[in-house]
Amino acid sequence: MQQPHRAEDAAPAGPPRPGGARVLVVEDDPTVAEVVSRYLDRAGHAVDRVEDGPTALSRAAVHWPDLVVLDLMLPGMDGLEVCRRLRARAPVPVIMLTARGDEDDRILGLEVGADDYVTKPFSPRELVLRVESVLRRTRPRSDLRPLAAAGLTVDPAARRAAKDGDELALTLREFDLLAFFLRHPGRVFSRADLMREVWGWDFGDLSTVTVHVRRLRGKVEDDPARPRLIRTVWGMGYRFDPEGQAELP
Amino acid sequence: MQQPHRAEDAAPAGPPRPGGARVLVVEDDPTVAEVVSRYLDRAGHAVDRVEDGPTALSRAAVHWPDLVVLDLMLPGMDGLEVCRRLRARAPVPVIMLTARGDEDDRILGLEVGADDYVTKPFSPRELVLRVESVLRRTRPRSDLRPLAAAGLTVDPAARRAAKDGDELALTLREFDLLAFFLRHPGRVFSRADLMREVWGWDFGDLSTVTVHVRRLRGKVEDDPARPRLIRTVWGMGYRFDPEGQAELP
DNA sequence: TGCGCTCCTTACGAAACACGGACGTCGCGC
DNA sequence: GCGCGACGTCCGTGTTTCGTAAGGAGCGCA
Repeated sequence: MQQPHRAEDAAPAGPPRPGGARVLVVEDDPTVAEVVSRYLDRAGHAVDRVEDGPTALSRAAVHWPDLVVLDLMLPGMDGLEVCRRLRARAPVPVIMLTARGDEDDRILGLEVGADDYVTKPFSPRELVLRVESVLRRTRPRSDLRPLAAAGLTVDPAARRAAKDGDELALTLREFDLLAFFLRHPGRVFSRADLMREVWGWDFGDLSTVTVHVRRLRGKVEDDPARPRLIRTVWGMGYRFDPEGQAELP
Repeated sequence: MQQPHRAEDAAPAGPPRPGGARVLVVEDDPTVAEVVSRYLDRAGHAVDRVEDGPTALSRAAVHWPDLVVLDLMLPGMDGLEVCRRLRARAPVPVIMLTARGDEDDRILGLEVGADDYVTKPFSPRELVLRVESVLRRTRPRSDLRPLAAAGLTVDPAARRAAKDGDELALTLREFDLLAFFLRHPGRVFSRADLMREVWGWDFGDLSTVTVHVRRLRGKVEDDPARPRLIRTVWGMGYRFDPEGQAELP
């Protein structure tokens, strides 16, 4: 129940798009705040903007963020204090914005438990990358939701997977790949899509994907030579079919 | 059998290939413009090249681009102003070309709302990657919307097609062809039209289209010898008839 | 009816593609 | 140090798909 005294503070921030996160940006310089918000928004995240520490705390109370981008230098309560108080409530991921070469601040920020930091002046693009990197590491509960389809169960929190009740011994990549397929059933993904979504690479040898799909099939499919779950869509990529219909004659 | 190269010139570009976009390149240095255009063209995009701001605006008025590659330093109206004016009309994605280390320009560009920037000197390949990254972020994949007509259903996201509930085993080209017809029911398209829209080729052997239409008919029509869905319009081309009325006697 | 043009049909060679097997490297635990 | 598993890469092979050619059928017109 905070009082939005500034128009900019009242940035509504609806729900994030699928794959996106709710990000709270705490920054008193309106220019920087604007640029950062725009970039994060474009990257598919829902952005809350506030200008000082107290507002940040109250906003977080209303809408707990998946991640906080926090300027170290703030009027009144400084970034470190904000970070501490947020952390006192729950272990939210934090990325600090610090002045260049301000070694002490950097150390301090990391001591308080920032997950990453970016020095000013910074590239907004870099910030977005760091945000997504941190999100990948700290992956919020939506990605920890258990999944199940076609006799397969995947528990991302425990990193366990099973087929018809029997536990599967999957490697890291195989697990991520299977989890991704279960999250997006019935859709075709090109090898490049998978490399981007599962590996996090924008380019690379696409045969890597092929090989990992094969290894995954070897563990998941009844008959790996005739896959029914992870189908090949010729010339396009792969698709996870929960239905698993029989082959056409 | 390699694909014919698209015309790479400074003239107004034709329609982009299916996966490509219409890109407006605003750059006064002819060398840079040439290299950039060539690379984007090779990547399957339709490139419009102009040398200054006013021309960019008028060109955009004629053919609104999917994305703009904009040099920040232009004679007369500078890049920022061009960006502002374009944005005033519609939120087109913009990638800025800036001088290295020109921090102020970079920030300025981002304030105006550039989606990304590349610092000179740059690798043309990197630019292409950024263009496609921005397009991925900004382009709503409306072409993934499911389609249905005349007992046919086509789901581009899953790349599945069915006739009266029975799944059709279509090849890549057949699928794209059918999807195109379903997107444009009741209109006649010449073989050249289809070759351009579905294949993305500006020229080539038109009998290729004929053969693929025949193969598609073989899988889609009740009686391929007397097609009711994909009609031949003599001397014109083909037309998809959702009504599928019987032949006149 | 015959002619010219368009469209259909079939067949074939070649390219593109997916797959399986195997190899080298790296990191980790023993 | 040594062995092992995970991972990324490469190569040979079988299959699918594609584009083109060539002959036959159908349509429109004189």
